[in-house]
Amino acid sequence: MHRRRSAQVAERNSVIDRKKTRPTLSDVARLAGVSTATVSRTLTRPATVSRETRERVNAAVQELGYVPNFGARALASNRSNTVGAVIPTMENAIFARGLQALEETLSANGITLLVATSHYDVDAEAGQVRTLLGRGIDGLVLIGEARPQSTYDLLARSGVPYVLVWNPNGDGPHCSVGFDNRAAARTMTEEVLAHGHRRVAMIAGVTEWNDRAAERVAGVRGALEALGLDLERPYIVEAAYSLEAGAEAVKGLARLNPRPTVIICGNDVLAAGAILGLRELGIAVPDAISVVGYDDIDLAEVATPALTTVHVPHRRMGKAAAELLLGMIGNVEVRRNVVLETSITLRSSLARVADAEPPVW
Amino acid sequence: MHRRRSAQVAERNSVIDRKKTRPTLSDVARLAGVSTATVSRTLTRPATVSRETRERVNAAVQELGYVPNFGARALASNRSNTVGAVIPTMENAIFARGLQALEETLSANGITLLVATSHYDVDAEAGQVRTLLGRGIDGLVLIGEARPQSTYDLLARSGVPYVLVWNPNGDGPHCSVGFDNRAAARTMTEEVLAHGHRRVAMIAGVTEWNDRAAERVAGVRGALEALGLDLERPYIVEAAYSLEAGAEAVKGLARLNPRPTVIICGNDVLAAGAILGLRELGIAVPDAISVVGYDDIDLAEVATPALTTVHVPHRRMGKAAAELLLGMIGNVEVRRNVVLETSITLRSSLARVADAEPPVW
DNA sequence: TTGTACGCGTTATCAG
DNA sequence: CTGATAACGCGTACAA
Repeated sequence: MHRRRSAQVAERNSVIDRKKTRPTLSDVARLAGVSTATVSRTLTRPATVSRETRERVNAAVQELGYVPNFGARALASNRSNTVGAVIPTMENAIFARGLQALEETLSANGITLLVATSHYDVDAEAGQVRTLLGRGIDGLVLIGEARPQSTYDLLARSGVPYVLVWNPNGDGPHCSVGFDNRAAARTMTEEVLAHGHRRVAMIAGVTEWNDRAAERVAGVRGALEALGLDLERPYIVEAAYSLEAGAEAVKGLARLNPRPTVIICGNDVLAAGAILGLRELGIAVPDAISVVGYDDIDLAEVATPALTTVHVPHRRMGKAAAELLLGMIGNVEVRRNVVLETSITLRSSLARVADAEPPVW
Repeated sequence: MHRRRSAQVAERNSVIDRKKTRPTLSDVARLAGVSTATVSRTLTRPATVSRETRERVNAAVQELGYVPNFGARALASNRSNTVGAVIPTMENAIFARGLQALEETLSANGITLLVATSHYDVDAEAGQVRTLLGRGIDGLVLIGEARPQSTYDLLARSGVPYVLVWNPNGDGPHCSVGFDNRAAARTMTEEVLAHGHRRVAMIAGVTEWNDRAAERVAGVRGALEALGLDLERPYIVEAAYSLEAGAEAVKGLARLNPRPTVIICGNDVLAAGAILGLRELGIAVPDAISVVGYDDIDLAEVATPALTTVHVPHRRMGKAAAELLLGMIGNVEVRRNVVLETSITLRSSLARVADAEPPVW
């Protein structure tokens, strides 16, 4: 930037030059006949300025279509009124509701949400975190706990407060809001077992660097083991969270002998995909095979049969995350870990097992 | 900011002080024993620096966990490597796929995407545009064309290039990439008519400030009028894009006399909701009433019966928007309007009308 | 190849 | 209540 100011002003007004330059504080100040300080005050703390001046300034702002330069503002005030969130994906609706609630609560408090995606890749996530930190975010929301220590180091050095959502951090060092993925999976499995099922298969999400997926598997295993049942390959497979992957995975499971009577899915997208796959195979759900999901997103209700699933309090989770973060940013003492309750939503995709095996005792 | 630099350094190293300050260029420079200019060069144009220096600098960057301050960088360079997008909502999947493609193409070119939502509210949209402009975005993506002139004025004054997606701008002054919402709706309706339907109802999206929704209605009307049929209240209703609203709306339509044999929906979410509503009423789809959607999102495939719908090239639209924008930012001459093709995806929610009326001729 | 010095647009202190 | 002015962190002409 070596242009002298005079040169720049000329350029700004030049008809030939295509690049427009946005009006600045001093443009507004000049037009309103006041100092830049006054304009700044008018914009940030209107009460500290006389009514008359305020009106002149606002008129000038209007006329020029002035928009404050965010970077400059953040630079000078050392606050960005921005928080970031890195979510795995926007492609399916898993995170949409929670994000929306997060955004609503934040913007009600005058702060903007920046959303970035990691595609379930921890390196990409670290990159996004870096970018967001560079943008001067005042706080950060991350999904789950599983990620390289280096990412946490980055955060620690930055001093930016963050909260992990979707999984409670228990004794861990981080601030979190979530629910017990494992316990809920266990409860769901117990429900399945209570329906008489004993040959259980699972389509899990990819568990590498995904603690929610891993916990859900652990929960299912826990409930099964309590009855002396196990869950090993090929009765458990991992699949990416997409309809296609679910449909693909279920085809393998349906071919097994003995064939499972129920398929527990790591989330609703997989479950909906499984139903599609079974339909292609001409296998009736839930008559021949039951299917259950996890998360209770829109898809669960629309699928036919509608999915029995774990109801997750998406909106409350997003809201709680926002509140936690707002507290930390404001240096208010806040609860370290918020644990929310889940419940089982029974719909028709789970049936009592038809050919109940003879009781074992 | 009146802290003297010395005071600040003390503060920065103080054990007592909780607020950490991120390392800056000069911290890196000091540690590496070079000037800030050299660090800056190392980061932006590594080739212009000797290998030895470069390595020292990079080591210092690593050690301090330095992340460039985005605002400062944008301020100094007058480029942000950022484009913004304002979409109506993230709650349903309508915009997800396109957004994902947009993001992928942009980030492949080293630029970050900022997403904001407007909740289908033009004032909120204007606010978000303002915010994004303030953030110094290099380009902007907006959905559709319908919005107050004031928003366009804002953009014009800012000189920031933008592209409208989801609707072609035809002769309009704006750059766009989309498809002909009206023509596709018309084609879909002709398909419906070809299936023998004559009593047609529609659940449209809210058309106020939503040209896509309005165009779709126009398309349906056009096809009907060609056969001397009309589409007036109470056979057409508007509903917000949610399952609940769709379910609610269809209940009114099912009560009409004569009852429609087909319900054309403004999008898949509404159509899926309609199916849910009809199910509650015990009305068989498609045997008693057919339902068709628009957009071809995941929901369309999962719904039962699966939705006959207008297939929209979401990903190609996102990619094309990114390319257009990249061109405009780079001052390359680009096509003003990109129009993509749609197609009809036939699935089982559309059936031939059962009680075909006697031909009129 | 490297260092010096200034400006980017804003906030905030301090003096009027 | 208002104005002058020093930071904020970085990029870049220009000099060395």
